[in-house]
Amino acid sequence: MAQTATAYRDEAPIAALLEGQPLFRGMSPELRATFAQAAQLQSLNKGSVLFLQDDEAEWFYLIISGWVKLFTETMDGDEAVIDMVSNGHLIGDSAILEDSIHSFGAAAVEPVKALRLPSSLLKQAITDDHKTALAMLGALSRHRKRQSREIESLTLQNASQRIGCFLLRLCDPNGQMPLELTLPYDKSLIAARLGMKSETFSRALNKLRKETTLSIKGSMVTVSDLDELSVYVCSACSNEFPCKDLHG
Amino acid sequence: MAQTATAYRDEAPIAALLEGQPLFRGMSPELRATFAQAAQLQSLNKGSVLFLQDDEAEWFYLIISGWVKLFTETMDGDEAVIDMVSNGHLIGDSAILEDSIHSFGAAAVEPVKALRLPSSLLKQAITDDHKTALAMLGALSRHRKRQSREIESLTLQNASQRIGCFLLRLCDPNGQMPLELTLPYDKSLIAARLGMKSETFSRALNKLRKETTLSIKGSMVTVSDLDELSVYVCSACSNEFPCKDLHG
DNA sequence: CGCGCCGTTGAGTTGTCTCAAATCACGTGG
DNA sequence: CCACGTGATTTGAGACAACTCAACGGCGCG
Repeated sequence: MAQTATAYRDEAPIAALLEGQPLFRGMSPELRATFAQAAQLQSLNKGSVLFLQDDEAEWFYLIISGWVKLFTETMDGDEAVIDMVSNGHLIGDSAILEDSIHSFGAAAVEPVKALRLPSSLLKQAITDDHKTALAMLGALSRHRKRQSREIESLTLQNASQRIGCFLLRLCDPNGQMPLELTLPYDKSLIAARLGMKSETFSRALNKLRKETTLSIKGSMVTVSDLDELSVYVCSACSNEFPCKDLHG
Repeated sequence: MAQTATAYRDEAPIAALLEGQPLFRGMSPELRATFAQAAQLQSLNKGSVLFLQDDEAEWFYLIISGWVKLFTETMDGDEAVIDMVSNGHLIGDSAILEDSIHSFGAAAVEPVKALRLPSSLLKQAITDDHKTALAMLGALSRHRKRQSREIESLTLQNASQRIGCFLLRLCDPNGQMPLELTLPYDKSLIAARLGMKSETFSRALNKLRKETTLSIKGSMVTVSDLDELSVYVCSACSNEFPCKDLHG
């Protein structure tokens, strides 16, 4: 609440960050300024928690850089990684539409910069401002579709295919043919993100390498035949390769 | 478009149906009347298709009675059941926020009554009417949460636990202790809904019966110890038993 | 009565997990 | 610059869960 000292230093870059976000872009400059004033730029270390499941949803976050893991934990200590998000994604925002309780936790898996914004402000903005409500609808609906694919993927694809699918989403469909990819975060995290153990990930990636033209050096992956890979992956999926709306 | 003949016979009951729905309840009577006029009550046989994936989303539907299966199909013919919905649920509505293409198919698995409504009208209503947009936000957000649980369930629970979880959601937490449940639809459909084969379902249900106090006669299930069942199920889940917001 | 559908059961296969150990990658301190 | 420690990744062996294919029993319906 009391950031008067830092306020006028921070506001200009913060406003710029907000403008790059669909949710804020349609807002009136005044409304956006309200958010910019209330925003706090946070630098988070690897491992630090943005919020936990069942926390009061006092804040929501706009990720500026770095990867954040969204997860739930079971009573007996198992963890499911629901999603990994980065640059440009909002998290914790949908809680305001429910009971203002976070339905999952969020933690930085590497150094992260994020804007922290008060949920109350967003709640108000959605209630008062039609454009903001529409932007929010768009965001949620994209999210919904993404999650449907997730369910399909877990149900219908085996480990190798899920990995292949993950790689395909990193590919530029119009890129030059030997495509060079860099895995965006640790293999063990990709494994968790895809709902498998890291041992299984390792073996399944090897299987994928053998069965499609693919080479792997640490976190560098080279795809030499995109078609072959997409046939291998997408035969067990309802979407063909350049599957839109899906990332990371 | 030309239902003048049936219109005045149908409108009264249709208006009543709409009023029972959160999406329409907050609307002005005039706007609701517009929907009621454009609505068509459909009676669908078992197996009939409401729409298919990749269809143009010309209509959305309010289910009045009977169960509808939401699904996607892969290239090589496998099917994933994304959800089963009935009485009071909207389907196909979220397509209007995307590219007006259905991202899943919908088919009746038994005789179904449904109201068919033009998507264009909803799109218009959301754009013009703030209350409607907010109602839509609420619906989508409930949906989002539900899907997150789905992902968690597929990742963390084994077959027996998923079945137990399904049964728990049919239980009234305040009910008298020998709880009598009736499975809402065929076992093979429950299996598909839970992401397993029907053989696996059969065996896993037997395992569940052995390991918790549970008896099964055809589609009748009797739960005599709710706590025991919920411990068995919820130890592998992030929610404890009376898990709100989840049904079906 | 006989057909067809649903559900169950059996036998064998495949996929993923567990546990344990070896190896690799990288940053720190000497 | 190198040795070391820590965490990430890979590999191996064996257990277990879920799947496939096949056959059978029950039930409703013509």
